[in-house]
Amino acid sequence: MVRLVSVCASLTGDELALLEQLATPTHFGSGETLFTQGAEAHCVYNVTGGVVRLYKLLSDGRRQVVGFALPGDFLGLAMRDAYGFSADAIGDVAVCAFSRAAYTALVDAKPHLLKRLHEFATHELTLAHEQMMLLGRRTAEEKLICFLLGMQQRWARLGKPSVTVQLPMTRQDIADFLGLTIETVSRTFTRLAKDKTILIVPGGVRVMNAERMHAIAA
Amino acid sequence: MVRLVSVCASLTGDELALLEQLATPTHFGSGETLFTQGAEAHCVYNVTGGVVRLYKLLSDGRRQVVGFALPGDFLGLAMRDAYGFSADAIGDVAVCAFSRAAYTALVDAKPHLLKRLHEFATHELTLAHEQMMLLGRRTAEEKLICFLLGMQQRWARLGKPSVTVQLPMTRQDIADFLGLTIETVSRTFTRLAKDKTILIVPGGVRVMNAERMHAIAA
DNA sequence: CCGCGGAATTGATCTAGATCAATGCGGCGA
DNA sequence: TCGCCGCATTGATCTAGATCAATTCCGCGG
Repeated sequence: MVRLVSVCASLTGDELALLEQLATPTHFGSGETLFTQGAEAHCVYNVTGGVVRLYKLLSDGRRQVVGFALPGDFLGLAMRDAYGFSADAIGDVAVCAFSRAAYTALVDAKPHLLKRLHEFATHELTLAHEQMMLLGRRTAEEKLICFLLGMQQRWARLGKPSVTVQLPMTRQDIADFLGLTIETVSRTFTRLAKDKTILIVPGGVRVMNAERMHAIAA
Repeated sequence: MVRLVSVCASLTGDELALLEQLATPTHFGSGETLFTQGAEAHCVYNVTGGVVRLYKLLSDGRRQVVGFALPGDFLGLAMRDAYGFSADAIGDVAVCAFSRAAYTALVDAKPHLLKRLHEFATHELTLAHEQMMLLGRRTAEEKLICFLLGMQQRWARLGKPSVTVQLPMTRQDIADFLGLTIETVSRTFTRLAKDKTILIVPGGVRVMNAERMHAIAA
């Protein structure tokens, strides 16, 4: 099994063994659905490879991407009856799935683990607050730049530091994450590229003027 | 001490007694600051009375209100070194303050309590996701209506159900919560009042056409 | 090598909501 | 009682970003 990043870092050897017993390694192909908003929450997932798109839909089809889960991220933490959002694979995705029963039993037995999960939830909440600031009070250009720097930072934390930010999601996904249209995302990217602030490369973007970008992200 | 709502509902008698020992009841007058974004996080707070405005600032003064804390809500859960947002009193506010040390000791000793806190954090995260949908993908009218119904529901959960929604915060606070300007909030309120969807009363709003409002909130 | 289909870019135009600019309207202290 | 002063409302105008509408660009299967 791929080593569980983040959540299990503080576990002892036997706890980790126990966890591995309960985990079911699973694979999803590009575009496949892990779970759907409103469906009964049977499983909790730990992403071990690939990127997952997390989103909510309005009845008329408007979509808000609430996040992108990277390796190490935990999905379905809410411990409620139904999932609060939908999740599907962007490219190939590997996860460890835990049944709800196994998950709750584990949490009851291991305060260690609960503490880690709580820290994780709390970090997610901080990210959500930053996203609220982004969505409510920033311009299109600022949104794009914050998004790029945020992705760069997240990949760096996972040990993949690079001036080239991988963007496996579509422009539409980015638009729905930032509360913009696909056209505005595209135009803003080209403008930043003309500026020499970024360079658009296949499957991502290369940061050319990090200083200016950090200044704008303020 | 005012009974701690929500967080302590699952505690046994002696645990509650222990908690009360550690809690410092504190009072804040209108506009007083509980804590500031970026300041070292000395305390965790449980609101026992009044309403607290939670917000983040950008260096140029743009403000995003990330939430309004009502009685029973917990502030400073993040357990990190610095507060992620600022908090100040809207009208008079009563809280129970816990020192960080007392809080972490308590959490380590009482898995019960940690579980409750985790559920609380997880609920906050769900609310934050809904707010992201609101900020990114909804119109001004929809934002206002969702806000009013949300506040009504929260007061109802606290045992204050009413067709009149109390709004102790200013129009500017509402605007900064919904990612709008004060003028748009004001205009949208007057339009809804002309519709007979709501009635504007001193210190709040009376829901006149709940059906239509729920339909719009979808 | 060609042609097809989904994604992305680019351009023209439109509009929801922002911005700029007066008033209005309580509540409160002298 | 009067006169502020800080919020709130209302009106006129402007604009960032949405919408509508073509292309263009690739990756892939035949």
